This record gives sequence, C-alpha cells and structure tokens, in this order.
Amino acid sequence: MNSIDTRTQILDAAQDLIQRLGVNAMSYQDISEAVGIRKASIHYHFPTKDDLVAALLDRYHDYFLRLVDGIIAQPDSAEIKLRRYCSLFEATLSSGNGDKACLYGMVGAELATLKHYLVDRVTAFYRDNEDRLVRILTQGKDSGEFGFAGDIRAMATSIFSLLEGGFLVARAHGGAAQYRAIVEQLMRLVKG
Amino acid sequence: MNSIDTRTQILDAAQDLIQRLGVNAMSYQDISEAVGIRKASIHYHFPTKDDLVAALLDRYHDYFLRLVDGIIAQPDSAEIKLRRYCSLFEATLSSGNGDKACLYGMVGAELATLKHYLVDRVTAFYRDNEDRLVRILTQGKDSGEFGFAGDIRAMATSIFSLLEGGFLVARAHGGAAQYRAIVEQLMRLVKG
DNA sequence: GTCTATAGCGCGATAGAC
DNA sequence: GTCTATCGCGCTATAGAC
Repeated sequence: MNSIDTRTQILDAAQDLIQRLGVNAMSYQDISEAVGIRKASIHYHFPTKDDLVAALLDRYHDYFLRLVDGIIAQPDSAEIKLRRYCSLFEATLSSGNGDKACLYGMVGAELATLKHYLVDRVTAFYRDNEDRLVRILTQGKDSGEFGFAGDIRAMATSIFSLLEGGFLVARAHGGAAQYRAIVEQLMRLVKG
Repeated sequence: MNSIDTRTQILDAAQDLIQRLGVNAMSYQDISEAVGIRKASIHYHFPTKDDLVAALLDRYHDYFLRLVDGIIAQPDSAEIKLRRYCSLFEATLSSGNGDKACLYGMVGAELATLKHYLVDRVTAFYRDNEDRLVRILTQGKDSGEFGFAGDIRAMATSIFSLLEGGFLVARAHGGAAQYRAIVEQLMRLVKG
C-alpha cells in the first residue's frame, strides 16, 4: 500500500506551517519543500491559496467538532468533559516541536487580511465551540459540579478566550507546562 | 507650531497597521500612504523593518507599563485596579474602527517569523504584565476582596491569557461588548 | 530629510510539455 | 498529476540627486 494521497499531504503541510508561522507567512514554496513536489503542482489540487485555506479550515472544523461532540456524548461528569475539551487544544500544541498554536487562533489574528468567506468560517468555529462549552457548563451546573458565578454564556466565552489566548501566550513564555497550569486554574474557578 | 515629527508619525502608522493586519502583512508602502511620504524615506528613520518593529515594541512596552504602574501606585482597591488594567486593553481596541487587536497579541501570534531579539521583547512584555497582575492580585487577596482558589501566579497567567485571547476572539465574534462581558465574568471569578 | 529610480528577491498564478 | 518555464506583482532595501 502506498502513501496517503497528495491532496492530504498538502493540507497537512499547510496546516503545520500556518500553526507555526501564520497564513501570510505560509507559502506554496514552503509546502512544496515539505511534501516533495513542485509548487506548480499544488495549484492542480488548490487553484488559489484561498481555496487551500478554505479547505483547511473546513477540514479542521469538522475534525475538531467531531472530537468535541464525541466527548460530550460520553456518559462522563462535566469536569471530565471539560478537561478532555482542554486537552484537545493541548494535543495540537504538543505535536511536533511544540511551537504550534491553534489553527483558528492563528487565522483569527490575521483576520483582517482574509477574504470575507474565510472570516465567516472563523466566526462559525468560535460560535460552535462556545455552544459546546455552554452544553458542558450547563451539565456541570445542573449536576452541582460547577458553582461559578455569572451566567453560562459569559463563562463559555471566557473559557474559549482563555484557551485561545493561553495557547499564544504559552508559546512565547512558559510553554506546555504553563498551558496546563492555566487549565488547572480554570478547573478550580469553574467549580466555584 | 507644526505637526509631530515624521519618526513618530511612522511609528503611529506602523502600530495601527500591525494591530489590524499583523507584522507580516504590514508594509512600508502602507506606511508611506498613511503618513504621506515616499516609502524610501522611511528607511532614513528605520533602516530595516526589524529596526522599526523593535522601536515600536519598545515604545509600546514603556508606554503600557507606565500606565499600569500608574494604576498600581494609586491608593485604590484591588478591584478598581484590576478593572482599570482591563480597560487599558479595551482602550486600544475601541480606538479607531474597533478592528484592532493588542499589539503584542498580534506579534505573539507571528512569533515564529520574528528575529530572536524581537521574540525576547515579546517574552519580556508578557512577563512584566504577569508581574503587575501578581501585585494587584496579592493586594486583593490580602485585603480580602479576592477569594479565588489556586495560587496567585497561576491566576495572573490566566488573566493575561484571557485578556489577550478575548481580544482576538472578540474581533471575529462579539466585538467590544463581548470583551466587556469577559471582563465582568473575570471580576466575578476573581472575587471567588 | 525627502525625493526618483531601480536592484533583487519571493510570491501566487498560468501555459503547455509529458 | 506532475513537471519546467515564465509572467507580473509587491516587497525590502539601496544609490544618488536635490
């Protein structure tokens, strides 16, 4: 059996590069070197760079939210679900050399340089993640596990911002250990 | 009296562009159009782009931390100090069209594309901000205003991550109102 | 200190052979 | 599907006139 198809290899390389360098610093030349084909060949699979980024955002959205929904569907405590959710982010960070950020965090930073249909995808990802957090927090409030003050929506938004920000900050200062410390602090706060 | 000097105008324009677009998407051409001089003239003041970014980071670091230290030096409650600190971030956001992020948040996202001496400046800014937050939180714990669980350092790191992340997320989804909601939620959590 | 002009490079994208 | 070759553009940076 031979290797995975070229299209997937291109997407994998592009994702890795964006998570490290950002959308604007990622180039077809970089991808071509990582995959081992000429950069003109990439245009056969993705005619423009925007096509590539759109496909990448869609793939990541589907992949990530499938994992989240899998976590939520399990008959676990809300605390375990929230911890697993936080670990999803961390798994992305510690793969490779550990200098990666969340894909949507990087794209979000460069938001103003993106076409509107890409911006819409970023907005949708943030919204969908907050919706999932609302569900987890609601379960925790109902079961009595979580006793934080304030309303659930504001807490969900805060948690998502904390994790996205924690990722970017930890890369410059503190690394994976600091990200884990933030998650532990979050767990304490959410219990109230 | 005539206008502010060209060097300052260049720095102002560059900061605005980086907060909107990021370091890599900001160009000397953009600056030249904003300031009203030819792009070659910018090289007289800042020979290379890295020189410009370094000067910008230094100016922002000094300016921002002077404001923070001014807040801390006042004989106010810890809650008021923390609120004022959060407002410093928001002031940057709501100036102009409101589509700006924190300067160091943007630069932090593009960290892997920067020269090492610029990376060091980002690390220092994060560290200094966390140190100031530790002081505010310590005052609040000592006075009994703050009753959050966990240690102060972890809480300081979490707050800084929350604010940086909240900035980036709010730009894509929710805007200034959402940032304010995050701050309110933070105030509830920190009181414990 | 600001200008015109241009060098030199990397980028995204296309044409056409194989 | 992948290749070689090339186009046109925008970028950082420099040289030299004023």
